[in-house]
Amino acid sequence: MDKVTQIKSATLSDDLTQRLTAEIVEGVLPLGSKISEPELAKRYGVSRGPLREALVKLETLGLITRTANVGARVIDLNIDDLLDTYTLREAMEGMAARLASELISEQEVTELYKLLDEHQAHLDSNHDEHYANQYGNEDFHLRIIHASQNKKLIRVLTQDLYATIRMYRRYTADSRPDPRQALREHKAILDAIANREGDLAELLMRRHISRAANLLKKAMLQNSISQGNTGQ
Amino acid sequence: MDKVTQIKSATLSDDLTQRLTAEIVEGVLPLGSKISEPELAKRYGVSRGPLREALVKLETLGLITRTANVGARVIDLNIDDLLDTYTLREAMEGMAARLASELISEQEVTELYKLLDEHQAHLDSNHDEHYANQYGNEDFHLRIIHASQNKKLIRVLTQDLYATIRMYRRYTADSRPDPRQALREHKAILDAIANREGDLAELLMRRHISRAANLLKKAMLQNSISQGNTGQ
DNA sequence: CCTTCCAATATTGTCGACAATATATGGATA
DNA sequence: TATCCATATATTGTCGACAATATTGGAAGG
Repeated sequence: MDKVTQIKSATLSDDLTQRLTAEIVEGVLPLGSKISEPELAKRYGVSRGPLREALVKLETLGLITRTANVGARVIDLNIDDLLDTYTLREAMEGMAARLASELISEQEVTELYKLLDEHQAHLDSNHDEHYANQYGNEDFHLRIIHASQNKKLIRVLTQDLYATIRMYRRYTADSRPDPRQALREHKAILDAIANREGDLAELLMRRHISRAANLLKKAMLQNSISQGNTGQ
Repeated sequence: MDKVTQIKSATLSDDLTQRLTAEIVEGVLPLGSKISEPELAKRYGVSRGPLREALVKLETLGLITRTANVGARVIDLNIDDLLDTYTLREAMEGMAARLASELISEQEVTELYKLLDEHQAHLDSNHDEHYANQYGNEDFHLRIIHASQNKKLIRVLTQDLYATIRMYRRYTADSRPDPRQALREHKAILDAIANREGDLAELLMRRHISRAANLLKKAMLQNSISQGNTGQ
């Protein structure tokens, strides 16, 4: 157990929620593996009280499943849940793009164009392609989401859905969407938003996400992710 | 404290979650009121452990807000959150209607038409208008949502959003949308779904929800709901 | 050799008590 | 009288232990 970052939160339960989320997303806790409360509590040096509160939260985030009197397991990825998640994301981020078209400020638009220019530069220089792909992609989407100024939508997307999305991306890390194609699509979406074309922005965002879902689906089919994760 | 229904769940925490949800939605716990853990625990005859787990869940449901070392409060309704919630609902139920257009069975369509006929009968006989309005409306929407067959979407809508929606409906119980108008809109939506016109179904569902949001907004402005709930 | 049942073990659910933090009370001072 | 500060009180956060339930392992019987 290496404590890379010293998280200092107000409450142990919050700490644990963050740490466990990270460990599940990063694969430290394997997919489908059983979660033992006494073991985890000992590992983190806390009692089972706050740990259980964190587990309740992780369950609502969809990262673990809990059964009464039996215990908790890390979720197992499968294509159906992937497609369900991305369809939901399509609906919500499509709406976010539409709202952003009405509400975004000129300054934010300028910053977003600058962001995409940076991504372009990353790709041209062939440096750090992974960064531009992974974090850059997510950064763009998060900015659009926040530009919607819809608190409920922001919460569901950034807290509930994005942990799951990161997991799927991680476990299909190889066959990723072509970052240049993704960048072109981002530019088209931003153009629509900048022109205040809400209908178009929503349509383009949906297609963009739908395309990503199809690529991830293919990747899962090839890698046959859902094999041999007994985790017992 | 009257225990109307004897809920018998596997775990105390689940019981408490259900009960507290009901009490908040029904207004037994007033809007914005402080939640005292010792008091609630004594009232339900449980210890603070399972109660706190229930509170964590209620927080993720958006029914209470919690601050570290300070405590929990029932949420306070306001127009901004209402509009945010309904916009999110628009996106998600619109998508649900689209998916239902592709996936619903002929039998389900028949049942839905039957359901709407019953609502029509209720209205014509002027019996139990409240029932047809409140529960009948919700029943229709829930069926469409489930017909989408998207587990993630179903979960967010039925578990996370609908508790909040019921609260807003309750606190604006007077000036409700005209049930006959709502029924007409339901019929139009169902027609689109039955004809497998996903685009149209999504559009109509969005308009239907948007209209409801506007009516609730007006109701809140009139009643000025958000006054004088100190709850201290 | 396989199945079934029972006992032993381990894990989860719940509780009461203590520690840490926030709120309320009351007095001193300007 | 109002404001500030220190003390007292109450509430939240955390812990360790016990009770209830599930799982495991082995013995008995077919």
